[in-house]
Amino acid sequence: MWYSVVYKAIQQIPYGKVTSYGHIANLVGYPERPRQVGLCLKHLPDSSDQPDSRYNGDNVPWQRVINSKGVISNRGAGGAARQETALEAEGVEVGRGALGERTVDFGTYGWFPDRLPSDSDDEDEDEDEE
DNA sequence: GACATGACAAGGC
DNA sequence: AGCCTTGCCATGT
Repeated sequence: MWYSVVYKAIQQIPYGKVTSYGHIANLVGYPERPRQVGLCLKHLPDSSDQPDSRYNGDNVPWQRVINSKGVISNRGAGGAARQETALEAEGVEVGRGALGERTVDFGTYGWFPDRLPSDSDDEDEDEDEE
């Protein structure tokens, strides 16, 4: 499924690095669909909610995915704060915008490869793609 | 099954 | 340079 590809792409993000939704969309082959990338994270099951799911908030570093402005989206549930904590735990310096938004310096922690490092090679995982 | 929504991004004004 | 509109496709009601 499309989501699975996105999750895999996100899992390619190295520790202590962050990238944008748009770039993820680019890596998965759908540069015109950054929204769906965000949806993936939104629909991302919690490790405690869907422990049987291959992809959940426990094995997918959704925290390393922020918007193109380098700002952590404010989903209104204080989730941004949780994301900030997760990022700082990885050594990522999370700053504060004028409005109090959590910002990350792409110039320092930005991760923008031309393509998925592991996608170019053979992935012998039990994926259920096309 | 159809309509509305959604953690975004880019173009236009 | 900033704000508003459009594009997108899977998930949910």
